[in-house]
Amino acid sequence: MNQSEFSHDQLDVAEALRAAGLQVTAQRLAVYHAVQATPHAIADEICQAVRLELGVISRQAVYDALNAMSEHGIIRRIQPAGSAARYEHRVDNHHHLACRNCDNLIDIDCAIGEAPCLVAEHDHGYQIDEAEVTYWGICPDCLSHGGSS
Amino acid sequence: MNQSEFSHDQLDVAEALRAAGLQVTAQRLAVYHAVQATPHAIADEICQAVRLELGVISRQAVYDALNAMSEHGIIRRIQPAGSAARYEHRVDNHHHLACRNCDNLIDIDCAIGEAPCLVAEHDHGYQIDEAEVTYWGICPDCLSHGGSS
DNA sequence: GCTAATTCTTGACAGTGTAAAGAATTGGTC
DNA sequence: GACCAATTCTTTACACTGTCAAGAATTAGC
Repeated sequence: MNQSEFSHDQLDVAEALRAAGLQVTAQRLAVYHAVQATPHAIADEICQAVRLELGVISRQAVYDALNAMSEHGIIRRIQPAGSAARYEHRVDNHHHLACRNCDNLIDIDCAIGEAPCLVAEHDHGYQIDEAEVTYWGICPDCLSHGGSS
Repeated sequence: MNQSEFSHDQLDVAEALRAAGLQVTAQRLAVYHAVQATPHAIADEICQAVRLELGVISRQAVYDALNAMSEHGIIRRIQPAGSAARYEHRVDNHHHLACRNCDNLIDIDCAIGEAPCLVAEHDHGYQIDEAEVTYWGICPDCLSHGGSS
């Protein structure tokens, strides 16, 4: 499998930022690094991870970096129901599996492979470009620790 | 199609509340009525609609009613990315079509018909009960009024 | 090194949703 | 109709997510 397209290292990120017309800063590289190291993290967790790497960074700079990079397709923003926005570095077409009991969220590869991987019956005049799929269920951990509670 | 299972009127809601072990109160009936009258409304809009009907209601009572009813399957809670939670009275298996430009959100009937209407390739040990699908695109209004902005 | 544009820091703010304690209401029973 | 226990509503306060704005610092290009 050709993963190099989707797992950027620091150099690739710098190039991607420049290609998007964004400046390359230590903060943005560190934010990307944190997203890569801890997929599905929320903004606050990324903020803490970046502080471990850089020492200090403002909350606003983290939000700016996350928004700027997700708007340009360098990272991907996902927002499961009942949770704050989460971020991940994989930008290929894949979906998510969420636990109703805990906040666990994992990736699922798309069975089709290319976006939009589903076609709606009626598009109602919309120009559809993506089908976001979230599977809901109970994760193995919660199942084994008494799923009925 | 047997839609009577899914489109409750006030009496049905009272029965559904009792069946769920919840008390029947004017506030809850009014909240359900508001959800039914304005699908995809956020909590604040529902709060305002209920105040038109009842006169006064506390914000907390609205949240309580929405949470209690959605937990028991009487209404359904959806949470599109970048927006607060929205509520709808249809609890059958259908999906949503969201505009990236404005906040427009409409229903799409499920092509398959029964939940979960999709099967993940690998369930990773999860006990999956629902596949939530959100189609993202540009709505006809935004397309005609210059979709590039 | 210098300049213009972008980005980061700092502080404040709006909106969503929850927590807790006491008052009011509901449902069941007498 | 009255009473009681349980639930629900009101009120107030709070945590959290995310944004806005102004000035300082950094980046990229020359």
